[in-house]
Amino acid sequence: MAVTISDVAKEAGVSISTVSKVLNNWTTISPATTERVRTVMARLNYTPNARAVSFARQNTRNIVYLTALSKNEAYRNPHMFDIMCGVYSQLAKCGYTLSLVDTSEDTYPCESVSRVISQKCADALIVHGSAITKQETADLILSSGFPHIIIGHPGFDSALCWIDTNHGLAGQYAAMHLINCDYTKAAFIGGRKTDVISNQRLKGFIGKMRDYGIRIAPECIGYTDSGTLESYQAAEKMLQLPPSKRPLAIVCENSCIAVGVSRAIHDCGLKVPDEIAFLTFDSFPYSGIIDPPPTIVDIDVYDMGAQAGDIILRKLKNPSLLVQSYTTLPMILQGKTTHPI
Amino acid sequence: MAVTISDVAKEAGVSISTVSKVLNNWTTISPATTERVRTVMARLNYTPNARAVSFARQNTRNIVYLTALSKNEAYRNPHMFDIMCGVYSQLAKCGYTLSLVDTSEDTYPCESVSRVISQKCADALIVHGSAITKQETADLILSSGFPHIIIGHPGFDSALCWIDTNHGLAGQYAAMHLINCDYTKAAFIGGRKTDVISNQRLKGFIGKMRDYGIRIAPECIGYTDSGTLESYQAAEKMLQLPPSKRPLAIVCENSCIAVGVSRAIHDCGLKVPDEIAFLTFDSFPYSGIIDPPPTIVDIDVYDMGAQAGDIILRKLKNPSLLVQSYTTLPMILQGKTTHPI
DNA sequence: CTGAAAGCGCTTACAG
DNA sequence: CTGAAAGCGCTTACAG
Repeated sequence: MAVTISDVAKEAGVSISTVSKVLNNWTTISPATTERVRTVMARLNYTPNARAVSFARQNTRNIVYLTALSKNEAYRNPHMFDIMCGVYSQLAKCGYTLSLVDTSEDTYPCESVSRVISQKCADALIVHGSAITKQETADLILSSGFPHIIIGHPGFDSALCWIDTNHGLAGQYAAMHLINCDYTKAAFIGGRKTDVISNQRLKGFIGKMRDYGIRIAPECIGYTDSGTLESYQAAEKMLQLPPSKRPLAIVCENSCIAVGVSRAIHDCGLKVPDEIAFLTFDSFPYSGIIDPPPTIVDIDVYDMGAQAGDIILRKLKNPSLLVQSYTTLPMILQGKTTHPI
Repeated sequence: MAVTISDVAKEAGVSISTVSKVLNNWTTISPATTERVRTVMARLNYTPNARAVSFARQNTRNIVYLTALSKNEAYRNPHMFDIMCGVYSQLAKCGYTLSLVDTSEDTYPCESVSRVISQKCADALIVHGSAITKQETADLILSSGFPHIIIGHPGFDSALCWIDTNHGLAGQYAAMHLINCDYTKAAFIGGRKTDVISNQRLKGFIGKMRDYGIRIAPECIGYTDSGTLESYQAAEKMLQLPPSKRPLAIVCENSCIAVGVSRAIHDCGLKVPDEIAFLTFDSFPYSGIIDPPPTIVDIDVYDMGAQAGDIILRKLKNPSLLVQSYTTLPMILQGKTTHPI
């Protein structure tokens, strides 16, 4: 059988209380005893039984990450997994474990959440935004008083704890970059008119440009299905505008759009970045095959995950902590499709 | 405080043993008692404390998934996460939980493995292939007798339990597809000469073609860095061969290569699939932007994960079970770059 | 500075 | 069919 705390106690000639205190670094144990117990633990190759510890302590040092884990999710939404890795990194540093719970197969919205809370198999809950859309779920979490953080603004007001990325700010970064490079005639090709993220980026972009006295003409704002073809056509149309109206820089709302835009530019025979510049949000998934390598407004979602991990650990110490904020700063990855500043 | 088994026992007027037996579906409890206890449990909203259960049972019903969880891993290797989702799906069905352990920050190879084993915070270990490269780690797992499965052939002989995908077989599938469509002059553009997967696919492809009496000429086998440019050039070179030697179908070892090949075909003005056909392995990451949508030899790694989950559950019941096999069948996703059969 | 003892909430032989 | 009791391996007031 495995070595237990009693074996160590017997070998070291002390009580199990003392071994336990050494284990937990109590300062009341004499250096000599500590030393002796440590030696025995090392010799017997003793590791505390995590099951017993968590039971005795009434906590698990485990955090549950609630999200959709269906087939192909990893290809559709790798960001979610990058966030998860960020969460993991912080938890592991503090000796916490991370376990996964899938929400995609729930028959009713609170199912997974209530199970995790009532089973006490975790001390806290990290919920990926896609998994919490209902007020009902929010109420459940709130009324249980269970430590939690939602990654992604819940979409409705509540006293839930959440963090999110600021897409409007990313739009402003895109604008600032163009302004710093002196591109005063600019265009924006976005996703569908109904796409929330696309609209936030567009709004941030237009707003910041206006702050600098630059107006984006209606014909320089395009909406697409984010497919290569529609993006190509949107860009082509803009590039064929009369010289006075033709944009000198195109902001692509995502890398799929950038693929189409880059082809249109290529087919129009324009030189990048001298005759036309462009940049894109998000390096994933397609920025790697765009030639020349584009300038990118990127968001470090791993870091957002790490922050979520930090916050949950702080909440465990101080349950009344309320965090509701946009945390992660966008960053510009300078490519060859805009002039360096 | 939370409702415990004693509360239920008191309310139902039975002993905690009886409640426990109802909980665990013992057949020795009378229907009447069972019914009464169940009613009380429902009324009090009782859920067993998972910590206490796992401690009393001496098992956790938790499985650890050991892998690299570093930043950007989700973009570089989404397959690993898809496998993980497959694993999860099977474990969850049987009431097991899945927790994550990162190996990317280990200072010595067995560190994470030995920690998991000695802490007893899991009943079994699923190790992603990338995380186990050393004989040393294999020895540790084997000598501990800890239930495990490695996803991906360990690369050395051992008594470890593992499953893997069969890339050679996928190569054969590609060959069969071309043979069925009557493409008797075919080419293969692969990754680097040192790339293991690329070579296995190539070998399977050539072997099966030979079985049907078709030899692939040396000038119809290309190696690249999997970049768009080199792939473009490799394809261009083949397409410029004299008509007697020019391939009628090109097999691309991955979707990055397919992007370059598809552009080369486009620039040569050849009609797909009438004048030239092509197919690619792996839908991820770039097959979505290739026009027309390519025929793909795809591998369902989610299913491989699900099988790993099944196997580990079987091993928990029968620890002597040894599984070493290639499990997942490739499948052909018919696109518009080859004639349908 | 150290130890005896209660307790965490279940499971499981064993007795009846 | 049901229950009393030991046990799982720790932690933590409390007493000394």
